[in-house]
Amino acid sequence: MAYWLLKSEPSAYSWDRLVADRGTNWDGVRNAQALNNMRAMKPGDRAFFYHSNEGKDIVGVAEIVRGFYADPNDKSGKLGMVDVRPVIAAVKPVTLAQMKANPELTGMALLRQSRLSVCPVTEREWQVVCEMAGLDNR
DNA sequence: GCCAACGTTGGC
DNA sequence: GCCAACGTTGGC
Repeated sequence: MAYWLLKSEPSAYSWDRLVADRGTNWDGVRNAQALNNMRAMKPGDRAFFYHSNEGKDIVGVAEIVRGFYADPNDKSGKLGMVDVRPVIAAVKPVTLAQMKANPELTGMALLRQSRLSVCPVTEREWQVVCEMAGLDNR
C-alpha cells in the first residue's frame, strides 16, 4: 500500500465536505507531476487530507477507493481523477509549521515542493505524521 | 530547442 | 497583498 497527500483549499473543498459527501471524485488536477502521482494510486492506498491557504494543516485521512481513470470531459485525454472517501479525522490537526519543525520530515515532498497538489508520502513520514495527529498509525 | 514573458499556487 | 517557486506559452 502506498501513501499520499492531497491538498485542497477549504474554501474550494474542505474535509468537512468530504465527510458530508462520504467521498468524492478527485478531479480538476492539471499539473503533470500531480497527475502522474494520481496514476500511481491504487484502491486501498491512504492519503492525508491537507488544507492549503487556510489552516495549512493535515486534518484527516482519506482512502483511495478507485484508481486513476480518464476524465470523460477532457478532449486531450490527459486529465483524469481518482475516487476517495474519508477514513478518519485527525485527533490533533498537524500544521505545516509542526511538520517543518520535525527533523524526520525534512525530506517530505510537501515541504520540498510547496506547489505540488498531490504528493507522495513515505511509509516513515506517514507513521511520524500519524503519531503527531494522534492517530495510531492509520 | 531556447528563453523571456506571463500565469498560478500557496506560504508568509 | 506580496512574492518565491514553479509551470506554461509563444516568438524566434
